[in-house]
Amino acid sequence: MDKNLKRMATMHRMQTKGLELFYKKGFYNTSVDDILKELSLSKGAFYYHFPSKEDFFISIIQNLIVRKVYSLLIEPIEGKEDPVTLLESCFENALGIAEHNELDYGFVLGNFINEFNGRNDEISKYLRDIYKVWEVNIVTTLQKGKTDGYIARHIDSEGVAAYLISSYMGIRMLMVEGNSKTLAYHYMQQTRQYLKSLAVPKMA
Amino acid sequence: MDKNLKRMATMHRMQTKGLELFYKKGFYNTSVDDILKELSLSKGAFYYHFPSKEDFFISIIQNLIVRKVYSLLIEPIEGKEDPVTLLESCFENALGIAEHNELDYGFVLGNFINEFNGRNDEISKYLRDIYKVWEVNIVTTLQKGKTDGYIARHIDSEGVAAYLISSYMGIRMLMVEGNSKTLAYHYMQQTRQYLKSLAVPKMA
DNA sequence: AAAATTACCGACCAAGTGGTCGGTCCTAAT
DNA sequence: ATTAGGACCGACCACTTGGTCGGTAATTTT
Repeated sequence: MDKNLKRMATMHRMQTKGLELFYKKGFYNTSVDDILKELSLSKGAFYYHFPSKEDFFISIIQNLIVRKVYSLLIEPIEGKEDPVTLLESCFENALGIAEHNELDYGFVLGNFINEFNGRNDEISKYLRDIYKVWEVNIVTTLQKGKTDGYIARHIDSEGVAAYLISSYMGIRMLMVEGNSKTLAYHYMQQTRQYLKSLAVPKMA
Repeated sequence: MDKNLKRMATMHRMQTKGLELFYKKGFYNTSVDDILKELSLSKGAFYYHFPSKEDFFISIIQNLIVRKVYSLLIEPIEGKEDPVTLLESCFENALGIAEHNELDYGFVLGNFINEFNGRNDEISKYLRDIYKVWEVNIVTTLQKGKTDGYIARHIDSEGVAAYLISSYMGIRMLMVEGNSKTLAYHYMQQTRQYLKSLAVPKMA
């Protein structure tokens, strides 16, 4: 049991550093040795814990990415409050994390979907499944918002969900390009505007 | 002069196939041999025409990407008409091209900005410059739209430009994920809605 | 104390990578 | 007919890659 702790600790160190480098430089452009060098570990240690580089990444998806996407992007919008408010603060929070140069798991997801597309079907499937849960969750939230009287009936929930996620992915893609603070500000401004247009018109 | 034609032809074949593969599999994950194999050409031919893989890519940017971005995304919105209409049909056209599995140079641009970020400053600069021209062009169009009475005065042109580009990049990122037709439809629907909200309110 | 197991080391391997270079074929000028 | 040079070939090089494997130190189990 105590042994198991050490095992888990080493594996977790590898996974964390692995995700960091894979995200920064891409999966195919990061060698196993790159990760090992930063951790002062050897090839032997790596292949003792993981059968292959690919399986290693799958374990990262399951242990790090899935959980973070749930806790940062899925659970926060499951409340009973106004979906507009929930979505707004959820995206704002995610963007704030991204600005502090921490890992932004929403974009991590999109980034990897892009990199593995057409190159590794198994990994692609894992990633797409997470994305779909995210999307469905937004759709559900919007639909509930309609019955709760927050969202206008005529709104196309699927369309809004796709648009929200895509604009988020897009702005994150452009934020690599220097003036990310300005971009993030512009994005939130426009997103607020857009989200407001989904609400039922307030009576004067 | 006749000789020069052959030279140009071969170089162009390499660039076209190179862009295709770089876009599909990534620059770092595509070997020079991959390109040469598909063209039945040898290493010697490649390094006779181009000094390095990096210079090869820069020539692709200048000869293919720049021109296409201009003709597909920049010039089409420079008319005197209503910017809302121009932008709408421009994005719709670009998305149509993307759906037919042809190269979509808007997304090609974003994709490469992402891949080279932090890994090759020279190439990054070339790409960012194109992106900036695109962005500035949208801003200018919107501003002109204000003086021409098409766009509402209070609109934040920079914000709208960033939002338009980012949502476009984002939807293209998600369109790799299977049901691209539905996504494209949803995107255009929401974009139309969004663009409409920029126009000066019509008198009843 | 002996044996077994866990966690790790690092030399090694085959398959690629970007890039070099001496050579060859073909065309155009002399 | 000879020559010169442009366009291309493909063997080769140094280096990196994912992955293997025989070993070993430390800890548990017996």
